[in-house]
Amino acid sequence: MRRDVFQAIADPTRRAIIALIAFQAMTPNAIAEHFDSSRQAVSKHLRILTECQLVEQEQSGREIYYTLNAKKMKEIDKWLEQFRLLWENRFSQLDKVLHTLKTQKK
Amino acid sequence: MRRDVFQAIADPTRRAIIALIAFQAMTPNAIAEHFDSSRQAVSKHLRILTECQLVEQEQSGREIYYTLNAKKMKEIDKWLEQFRLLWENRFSQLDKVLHTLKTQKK
DNA sequence: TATATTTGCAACCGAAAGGTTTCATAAATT
DNA sequence: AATTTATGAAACCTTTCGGTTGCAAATATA
Repeated sequence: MRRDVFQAIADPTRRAIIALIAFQAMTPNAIAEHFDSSRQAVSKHLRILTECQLVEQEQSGREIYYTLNAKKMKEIDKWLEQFRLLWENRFSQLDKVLHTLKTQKK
Repeated sequence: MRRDVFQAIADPTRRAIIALIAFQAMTPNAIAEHFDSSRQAVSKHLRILTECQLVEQEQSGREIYYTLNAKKMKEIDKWLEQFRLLWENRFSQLDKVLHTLKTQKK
């Protein structure tokens, strides 16, 4: 069951969990309180997030604190990187081509 | 069947399609040549990408050219924005807190 | 020690995903 | 006009997803 970061963030509940624990570690019980579904369902989501290393565990007695692994989030950003020039229209592909043609003429 | 950008990029084939047409519009047939699965399977992926507006169609006779809608890609980037400070360790949450404490002391 | 709390795991279930094959339609070619 | 080409849509199938309920294990508390 190989997990993928992109597959992990596909689910809206999991994205909400990520946002929830981003700035403060939380236990499964505390997280589950923010959602309508059962604690076990949230636990399943946490398992998936853990498997792809988006989230890490920190045991404290019988409680487990879940924290976001920001480094892993960077992976998504890295994939997006190749397209960033496209939506920053200042350097759109067309502009680039035109720029190249212009500078070659000189 | 409401489609979501995050769900759309969850599939590796769809991510490959996005990368493929990012800098050059392509027809379904041309796209399908790059994959092992059937043309119809690719067509299904294109449908999903179109439904969430990640991709746009441009008819030319009986051919349809698919282009990436870079603006929509920005949506993913926008969601990522809230976490960017976390992985740019120069401004990690901890650093921010320490900085605040430090400046308050002065 | 007995009980309550926190958590993960397994089994089950309906819905959705992703693939295939078959068919219909429209445009280009002969 | 007949045929080929490009494409999308429908029907079907297997696997995965996301949820549930029930149970077991470990730690904290009475």
